[in-house]
Amino acid sequence: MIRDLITTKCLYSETIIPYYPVMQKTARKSQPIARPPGRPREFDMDTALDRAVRVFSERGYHATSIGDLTTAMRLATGSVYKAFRDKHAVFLAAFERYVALRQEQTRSAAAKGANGRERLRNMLLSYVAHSQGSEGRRGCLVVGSAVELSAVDPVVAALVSARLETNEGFIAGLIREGQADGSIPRHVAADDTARLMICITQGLRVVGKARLSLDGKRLVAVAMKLLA
Amino acid sequence: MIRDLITTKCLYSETIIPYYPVMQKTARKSQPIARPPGRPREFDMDTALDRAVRVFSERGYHATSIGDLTTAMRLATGSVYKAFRDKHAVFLAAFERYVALRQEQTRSAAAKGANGRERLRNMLLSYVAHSQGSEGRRGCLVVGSAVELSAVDPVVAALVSARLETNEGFIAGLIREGQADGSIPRHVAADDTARLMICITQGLRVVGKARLSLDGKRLVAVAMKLLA
DNA sequence: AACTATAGGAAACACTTGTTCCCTAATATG
DNA sequence: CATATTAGGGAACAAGTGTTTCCTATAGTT
Repeated sequence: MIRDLITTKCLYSETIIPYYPVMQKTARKSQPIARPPGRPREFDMDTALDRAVRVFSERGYHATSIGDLTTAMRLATGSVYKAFRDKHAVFLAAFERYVALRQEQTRSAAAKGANGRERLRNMLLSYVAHSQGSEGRRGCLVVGSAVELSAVDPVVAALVSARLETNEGFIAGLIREGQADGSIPRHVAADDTARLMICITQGLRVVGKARLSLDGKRLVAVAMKLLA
Repeated sequence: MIRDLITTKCLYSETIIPYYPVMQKTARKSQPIARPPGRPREFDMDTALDRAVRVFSERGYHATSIGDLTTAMRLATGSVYKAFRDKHAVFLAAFERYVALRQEQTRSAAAKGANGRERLRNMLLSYVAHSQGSEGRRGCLVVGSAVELSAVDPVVAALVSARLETNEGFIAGLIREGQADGSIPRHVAADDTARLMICITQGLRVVGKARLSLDGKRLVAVAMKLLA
């Protein structure tokens, strides 16, 4: 019965030591502008979006307020709403910016390999690297969107699926390249292995957020057994 | 320059067809109670928490309002705050409830195997199964917490890490069991393989949320190559 | 049987949120 | 040079948030 468990002394909460909101709102009030007002700022929208990406990645969509965005992007509220229809539109723009950047990074990391097998190894190593340290702690916007929004936001859900499928296709392509150049055995099931590797890469970002240490060399060495 | 990109016509938003909030708030107003007030309800706190788990898993912490919780748990606002200090405390209780349940499911799935190798296969198959369908769409509360809260909430971050490490230890144990009973070769690096498998399991939940189809048999067959 | 304590409910509260509105000053145009 | 336009800012707004408070009717006690 519920009244057996509910007590006036708040039974379920005695284990909680600190209270929830920890960081955030250090300088919510926008600092006084030093330049003459009306004078256009000296940065482009991409840098502003990069800053938005940082906030969205770290806190997620719902925990990021317009105030957080304006201070991060160094724009006033009105300016944000002149550039974007609403918060959701800012998020989508940030998402696309993030995806473009990450795709470039991943592809160029892979490109350094001599054959298909090496390109795959490089890609995995790059993923581990990005899942660690401060970037790892900040998190991946694709993973964050998948987890936080896919169930409730069909637009984001579609973007996320599309992104995962693109990545999976890229990996499957690398496997086939490796099979063509002889660095990966023919009997490896390209599509299944690619899907599992997508799981690995996304899982790396989750584990990286939990601050577990990730030894790239060793983890990738194990993962490469999937290509045996 | 920012003014090159900012237009009064809202440049960045023309691709967005539907507007954001899609589901939620179908019956926010609590339905009139049919029973005499003051009469204790006929369910225990665990079922109420299970309902909370569903909401938190699906929408995440920040997107779940107290209103969502009260309708889901079928409790009035005051009752929730009599049982828990605040929303955060409800979340922690739901988290622990979820973890206990999932742990039981995973262990009992693994236990059906005859040797270490089979127990590992069963565990992986169970993870794939739980990452699919409606449960997959709802999502894993551990993954969700890791992604949404680990960076800003030290309490949740600690719970998540602890959970991942427990799981990893369990997997490493299964590997060692397999090595002892001869079903897994001695040269397999138990700890590294376990950490990679944690990535796979967490990644499965991410991919499952994105509604990509997951063929358990085939995916696990590929993953088992890690034990070669 | 009268009384006390309290489980459970719902309205009120203070605050934050996303969004809009309007002002100002610099640029571009004629 | 005078005028129209608009980038950018920030105050004001309404709706939603988490939380508190108080009420009521039951359950347990003497």
